[in-house]
Amino acid sequence: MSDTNLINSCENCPQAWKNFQHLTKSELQQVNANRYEATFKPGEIMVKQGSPTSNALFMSDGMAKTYMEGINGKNFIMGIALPGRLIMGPGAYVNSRHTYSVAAITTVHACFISFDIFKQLVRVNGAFAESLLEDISAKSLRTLNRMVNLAQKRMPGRLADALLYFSDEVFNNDDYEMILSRQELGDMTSMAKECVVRILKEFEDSDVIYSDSSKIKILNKEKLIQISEIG
Amino acid sequence: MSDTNLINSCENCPQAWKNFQHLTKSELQQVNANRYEATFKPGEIMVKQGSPTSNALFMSDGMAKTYMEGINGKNFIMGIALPGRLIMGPGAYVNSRHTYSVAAITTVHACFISFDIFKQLVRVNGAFAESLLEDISAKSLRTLNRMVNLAQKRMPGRLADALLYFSDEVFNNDDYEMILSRQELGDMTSMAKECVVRILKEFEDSDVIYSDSSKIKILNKEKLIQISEIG
DNA sequence: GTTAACAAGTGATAAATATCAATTAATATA
DNA sequence: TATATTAATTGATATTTATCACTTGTTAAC
Repeated sequence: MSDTNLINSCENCPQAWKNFQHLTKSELQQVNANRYEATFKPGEIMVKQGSPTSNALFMSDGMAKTYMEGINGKNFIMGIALPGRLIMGPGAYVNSRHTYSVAAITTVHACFISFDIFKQLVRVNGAFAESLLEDISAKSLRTLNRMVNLAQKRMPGRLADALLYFSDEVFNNDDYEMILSRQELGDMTSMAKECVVRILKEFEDSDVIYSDSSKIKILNKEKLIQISEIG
Repeated sequence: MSDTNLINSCENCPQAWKNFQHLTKSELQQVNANRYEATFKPGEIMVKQGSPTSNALFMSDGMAKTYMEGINGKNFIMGIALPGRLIMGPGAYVNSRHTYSVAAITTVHACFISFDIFKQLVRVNGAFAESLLEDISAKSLRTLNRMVNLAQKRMPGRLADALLYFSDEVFNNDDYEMILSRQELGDMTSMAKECVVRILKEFEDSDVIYSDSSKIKILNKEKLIQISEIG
């Protein structure tokens, strides 16, 4: 863990959570004073499901996967955690336990902010509280839609959803490096890794995507969206 | 719609949302002044997915189902709405649209409270805001667990979950009247109605439950929990 | 009470998905 | 660079789940 990437202050951090704009100068300084940084290597666990929510987490750099540990040690991958976003599960306000685990995929620089301070600011600053409600609601809405998709779509639809998620939400590009293994892609879409391989191949055979091991390029986005919508 | 069941005031309503305790007297009066009641007959739609979230909804009596309209007009039943609980989807704080529909199962008496007032109170009352965060977080946590269960469990596990949901969360009794049809139970557990019938029969054959058309009695709860946990 | 209309239940079959057993690539390590 | 390890891929097969076509109950309107 080097000092090279230390962040001076939340005030001038380009990856600061945008909701911090609702805080006063002194409130933001309070956040900054109760913040510590850490660097994680690929594969390292940043947050462990079930552990106490002593901190809210933000990333300033890198990518991580968020996942829940389910039945028989099988993981369910929820998505990719990105810089500038609040990483805090609903358990923080329910049982003070992390709802899901977070593991670094690339090298990750992260800031931990005392959850007590965070909670205190929510109580005293109405606009900040409202912005947190918006953040949590957006995540919840996504989860609900995800649940329905998972429940009602067949494998091609679910895999199309995942590919579109990476292009639209993670990379903002139809041409990207798939950072998850086939197994992990299966853990995300609720399918066996062999099925991921086969359906990816189907997509490629029908010229919907181009794929070379870890590279994914969406060639026919309309078709992919259609596959997602039909289910 | 008769006047018989009109509620005088939130202050003395036995089914008032418990989070209202964080409001001052005058704030609660404000809520009460911006409230209107309605009675719904069985089957009537109380809230329609996609419509504007002009109101937060509470029930004082009866039962309703909450469901999302998914692929090909197929519904996904989220759960049973009960008196005393806030009925408000995450869309309220995201796109001002109802995230899911709500339909009365029995006769339902409901109160609609202006969402503008509601939101205003969240901004000015920190304790109320925090209690709303707790409420929303609890729902979100449940949704996440539900999603993982749906993704990782096979039919018997999913159906066991639903039966336990009714006994533990809806009726607080291991002996209850199943208010959903087999089709609806399937819409809730992501399985075909025929499969619901068959697995219900398996449960009955192995003396885990007793079932007579709409009646359900859990005979061996440990076993049912085990089925749920194994998946 | 009859008779529609609809929900529940049943058996046979088809479709979707997972598992198993190998191979082949790709990556990391000595 | 050679070797060990892990990931990706493939084909065959087994399981799980859905669909279809009915039959049997139940409920509700006349």
